[in-house]
Amino acid sequence: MEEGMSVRARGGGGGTKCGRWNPTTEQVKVLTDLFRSGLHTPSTDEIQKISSQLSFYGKIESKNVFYWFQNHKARERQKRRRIFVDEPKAEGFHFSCQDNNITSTKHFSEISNFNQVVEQPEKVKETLQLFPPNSLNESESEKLRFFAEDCKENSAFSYNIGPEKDHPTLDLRLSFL
Amino acid sequence: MEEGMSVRARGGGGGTKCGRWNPTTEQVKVLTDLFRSGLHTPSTDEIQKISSQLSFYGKIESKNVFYWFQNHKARERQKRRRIFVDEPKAEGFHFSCQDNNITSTKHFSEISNFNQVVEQPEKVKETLQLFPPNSLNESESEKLRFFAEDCKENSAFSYNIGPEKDHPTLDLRLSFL
DNA sequence: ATCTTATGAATGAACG
DNA sequence: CGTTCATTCATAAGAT
Repeated sequence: MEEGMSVRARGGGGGTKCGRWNPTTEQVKVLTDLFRSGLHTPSTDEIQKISSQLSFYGKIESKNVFYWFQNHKARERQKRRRIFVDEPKAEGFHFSCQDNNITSTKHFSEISNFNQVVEQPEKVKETLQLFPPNSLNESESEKLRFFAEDCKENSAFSYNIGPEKDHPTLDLRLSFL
Repeated sequence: MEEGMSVRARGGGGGTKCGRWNPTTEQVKVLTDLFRSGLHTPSTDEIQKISSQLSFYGKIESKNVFYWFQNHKARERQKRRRIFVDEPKAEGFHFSCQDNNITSTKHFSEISNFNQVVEQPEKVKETLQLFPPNSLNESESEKLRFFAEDCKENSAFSYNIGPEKDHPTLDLRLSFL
């Protein structure tokens, strides 16, 4: 493992198979260097600058830089997390680090399913107006409130939407909108 | 680290783990079609209706639809933004160097036509015929695996990264950060 | 060739 | 909305 420098210098060379970005050693070095020096989350502008600079060493795009930092940081983090768990040197306490389902219900829990649906104007003129004006005033973040999470802890029973995939007529005409 | 699995797009069938929403291919297709047809920011009602319809294909909640549109829109822009800087010469299309074989990857460029996708009338409601019998119906798409970047053979200047490649002129002055 | 590891890429979820 | 995080998928490179 590690970034044990291996020979990957082929970025600028010849037939680089263009499946996915394959950074050159120089590119990796610079990126790693930047990371080590404290740049963990470059801004968009920085990403573009870095990408631009690194393009000297070989084919690269800003999204590659973006992903690189994303991944590097995440893996650093996860590595650290793993060590923390795998190496409980501190005998004092235990840690049940992962519940594997901690993701939910952070602030979703605050909403009641009852809504502040202000009012549903029945402006039915001409052709059915299906677009309540009030929804236009909603900010996106407020919309989220409507969708109160309630991840039914699943499973054992609850879905009945079986593997019924054949579904002949895709009647999702969506004219319902 | 993990095992290299290859299963994707498991429909609403099996033991759907309630970790996070895993859209079926049908769901993704419909959502994508809606988006491409101009619905970029669905209202609360639309979200609920879409969710309701899509629930036929598998477990789904309104918030999933909400997030899907948020993410898709944001990433569409992000990509567009990036293309702008990475490829100043806006060409109408790009080509793929993707060799044959390997998992599908039939990326029909979704973002390539950026000179026409710009802000359509946001309200695509009422009877919108979304599924023309013979539209560009990609019969089956594994997963949207686009992001086709053109593989410039970086022919211009090949940086032969020799053993001691010290960038002459263009030195990485990382002080630009 | 097959398994394993490292890492590029994608995306659902969520934050500020 | 633009960003960031967590997880997962996919794949190139090593190891066996």
